[in-house]
Amino acid sequence: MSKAITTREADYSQWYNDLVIRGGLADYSAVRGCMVIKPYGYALWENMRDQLDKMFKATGHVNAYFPLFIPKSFLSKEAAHVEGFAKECAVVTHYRLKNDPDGNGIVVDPEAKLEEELIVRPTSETIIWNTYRDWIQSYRDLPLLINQWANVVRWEMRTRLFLRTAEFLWQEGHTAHASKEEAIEETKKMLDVYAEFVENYMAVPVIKGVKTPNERFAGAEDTYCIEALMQDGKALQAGTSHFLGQNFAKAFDVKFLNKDNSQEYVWATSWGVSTRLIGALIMAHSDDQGLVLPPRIAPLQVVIVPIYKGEDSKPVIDEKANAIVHALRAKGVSVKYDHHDNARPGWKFAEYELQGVPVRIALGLRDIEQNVAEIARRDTREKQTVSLEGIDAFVEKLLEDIQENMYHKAKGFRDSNIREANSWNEFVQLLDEKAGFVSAHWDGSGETEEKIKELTKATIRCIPLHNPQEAGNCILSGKPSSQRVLFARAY
RNA sequence: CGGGAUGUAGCGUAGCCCGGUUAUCGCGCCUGGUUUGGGACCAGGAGGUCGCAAGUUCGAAUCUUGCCAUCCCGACCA
Repeated sequence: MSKAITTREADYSQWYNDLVIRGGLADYSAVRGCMVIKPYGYALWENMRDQLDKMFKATGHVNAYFPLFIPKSFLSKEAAHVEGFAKECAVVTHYRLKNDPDGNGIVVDPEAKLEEELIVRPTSETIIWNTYRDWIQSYRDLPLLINQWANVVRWEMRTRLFLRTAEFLWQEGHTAHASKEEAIEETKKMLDVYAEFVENYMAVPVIKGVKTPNERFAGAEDTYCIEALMQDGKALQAGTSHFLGQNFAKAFDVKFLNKDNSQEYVWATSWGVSTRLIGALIMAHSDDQGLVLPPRIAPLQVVIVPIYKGEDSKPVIDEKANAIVHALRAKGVSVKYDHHDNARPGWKFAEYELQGVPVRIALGLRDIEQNVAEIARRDTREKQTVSLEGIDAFVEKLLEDIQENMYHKAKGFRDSNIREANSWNEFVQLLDEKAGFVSAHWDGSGETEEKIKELTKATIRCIPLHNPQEAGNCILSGKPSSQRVLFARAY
């Protein structure tokens, strides 16, 4: 393993790839566009998943599981939906293999063609709404608040580790409601859950907003999103929550009997976040030394590295270190004592920095004589000497500080990279020279939006919620506009 | 899916143009020893379908064709 990772300045994309691979989060696989999530990366995902799952349960949702395969006819029932996904679906056409009669290994058995082809789910609205039809009879069956943790497949032409792979892990919530108002409330509630999770646990600040019709989820009436800013100034959609209106209820004939004994179509929402969040996490916080992980979701929060001086020092240091391990575990801190003799301290320091472990404690005889330890925090790379008395409380507090500091640092960066543009020239200049979000007036038309995208590669990331109303003129067309929207180049 | 680049041990590489002993070097790995406060040192050792498959040839890492994968740039998307 070579020592240095690519710096952000030298090659941002390569830096990102280096962190994912060398940080031990994931590997490329033998399958085009698909990645292997390694134990360290999966532990990170498990922490994210577990926390989100708690938050979903706390808001009244339950988990269920629907099939990986979707009959082709289902997908075509909602016109906008099929159009949105048709170009990236994997299709199962046969159900059996056989030995090649020419002796060249194994071939698809042409006799085993499926009557109706199956689509590997790119998302599950269709199979779920087809099922909900049977589950919903009356308003008493509503709301139906279901989430599923699953893998989905979208046949992407160009893939990037975590950010865009052909198969990825996610959760998709699918809810059914008796009224439009309640469904919209659910859509916004789950957006808030996502924002709370991403900000408080991942320490990544987000902007809540609504997508323009062009950027809307295929089949939705409204798509709400949280948008985050990466260190290279590109935006990344971190989560989406959709108000689906009655589109899927109508496509799958899902009706309920209301209190007045009349049939109504059900109102729907769906919402999801994926392993893409891991990409956001990496690009929001990490530095040229490696990953920087927020304590609240880091697979390992604290590592203790002993500094041995001769065989005699081992039992002394081990004893003190183990005492710290026990004290920290008692406080619910995840900690590892790396006493392995196959690497020297300097090597371990670099390795744990690469892996983004928030806190490192170095402990040697010299420290023990003075009843102290050296504590290094990953986010600022600062070191300090701390008394062994009450070191557990100190670390507990430090982890909170790191979490806070990471959020504020990311927020400071994000806030200083939202700029207003009041002319086309200024708009183009800001995008090219500063990147980040550009807040500008837009005339509200899809044509203008498309044109701006063509000219600058920037898209409207969102119309922020609670957006201040302000009269102005569209940056491109000059037509009147009532509010600014956020533009950025995006992942 | 279009353009460009790459693929030799776990990682990084030399060799390829101009075919010819046992495929080079460094890191890592194993054994033993000395070490340990920012990626240690000495000695010995193991590890290879040269991305895969055909072809040309007496002979292919090297030449030809096809395929696979990865990276970068476009079009598409979470």
